Amino acid sequence: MNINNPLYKDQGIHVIASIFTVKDGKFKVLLIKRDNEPFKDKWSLVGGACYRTEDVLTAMKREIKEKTGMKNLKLSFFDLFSKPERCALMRMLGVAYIGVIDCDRVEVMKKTAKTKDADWFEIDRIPPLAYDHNEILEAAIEKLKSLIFDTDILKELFPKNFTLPELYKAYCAILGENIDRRNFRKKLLSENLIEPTGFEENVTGKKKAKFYKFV
Amino acid sequence: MNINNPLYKDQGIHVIASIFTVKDGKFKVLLIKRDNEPFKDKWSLVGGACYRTEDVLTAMKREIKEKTGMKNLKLSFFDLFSKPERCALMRMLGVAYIGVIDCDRVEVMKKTAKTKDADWFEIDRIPPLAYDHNEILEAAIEKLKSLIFDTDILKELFPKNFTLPELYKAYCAILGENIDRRNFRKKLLSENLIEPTGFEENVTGKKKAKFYKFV
DNA sequence: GCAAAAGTGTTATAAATACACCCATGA
DNA sequence: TCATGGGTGTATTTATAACACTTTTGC
Repeated sequence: MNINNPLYKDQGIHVIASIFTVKDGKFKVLLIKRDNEPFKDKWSLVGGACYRTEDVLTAMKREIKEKTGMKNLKLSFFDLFSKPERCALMRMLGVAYIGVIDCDRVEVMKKTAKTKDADWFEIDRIPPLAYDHNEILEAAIEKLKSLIFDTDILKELFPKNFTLPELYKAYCAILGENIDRRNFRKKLLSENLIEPTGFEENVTGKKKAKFYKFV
Repeated sequence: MNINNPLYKDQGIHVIASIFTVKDGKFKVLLIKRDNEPFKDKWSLVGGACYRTEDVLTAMKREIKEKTGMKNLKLSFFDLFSKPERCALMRMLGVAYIGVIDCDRVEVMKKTAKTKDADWFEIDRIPPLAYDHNEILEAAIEKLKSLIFDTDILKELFPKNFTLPELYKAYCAILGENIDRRNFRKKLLSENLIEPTGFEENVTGKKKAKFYKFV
């Protein structure tokens, strides 16, 4: 490889996170408002450019920390966005991640060195985003819908104990439809993703509900 | 984004293909012998660096053409290899693809501007490879084992008609184990990946076999 | 006592697995 | 006639899907 070949140069790597939450039965994603060109004043997913010294996952975590203040997020790589024209300034390969978090247990900085606002947006009320982030977000939503049935990706949404009705509501919000409540219980309990804690408590002011936790 | 930030610069993208075939019941992968530094005289997977003007898939196809002569390969992206130290000369993000082809229907160039040899290697006789290609190949093999049951990824291995025993042997070779022959037929025919052509012919010198094709 | 929320079971269908014998052909 | 290879069916288990009533509690 001739590292002086100009065609190999001036390329970079974008790391881009779709960070989801469910709050009050609404499926939401974290967006930031950019305070730099390009796309100054536009909303975007959380992300930025990878340093040449970093693993991409390390870069993703650094960017999330810089632009939201959040640390220790669990992230799953899910796809690559590689059209050369997806960034006008320079060829940037887009590496896209999914994260899920309980928005009540984290504090998101509204302003940082590079952002002037940050907020959780309902999935069906997403504004036009910077770069190709609308496309990336669409793909992330579809991926998340499959991941919730195969992985413990919702673990951070319920880091402590939770009741099955609470988890059920989160599933319905993410899927955008009401699935069968009894089959949901059966499936979740037959997989070994969650286990009962033995506690039960009145959460909704009606009947007591049993508590579970992710294994 | 400040495109003059030196941390963003001097990064590149490697595209790397694990190109598989099955020949005489042996599961094989195409390796090339490098004729350039780094890793001169080492065997490696087929690949190279992406131009900043290219989509990564376009780059992958160009590299395959340059280093093997093959065109029109169907390729599936399957994972990213991003350790900054995976290439000593420059930070190179590794984008890994899988391809499958019938080695008898293609001609692979033994020598090119950048390679001094090329050959099909049995999967359990892989030499030490350049870069992190041994690791990438291992991951590609595992991915292929799942893809053959969900996709038509073996279509190019049987571009024309084939008999079910032929396809069965390819599956066993790839999986490295003999699966149940009757269940294999049932599963393949119940999915809608293949369909009968109506022809049958004596292929092995014994009983006639029916021909199928990928839809 | 009634509205709201939690808990529970059965049946039907589809998919996955395990397993053994008969037929056609060429040598 | 026998060795080789191709073709086929059934029973079991497991996963998925559809579907309705009872219990607890606060008001």
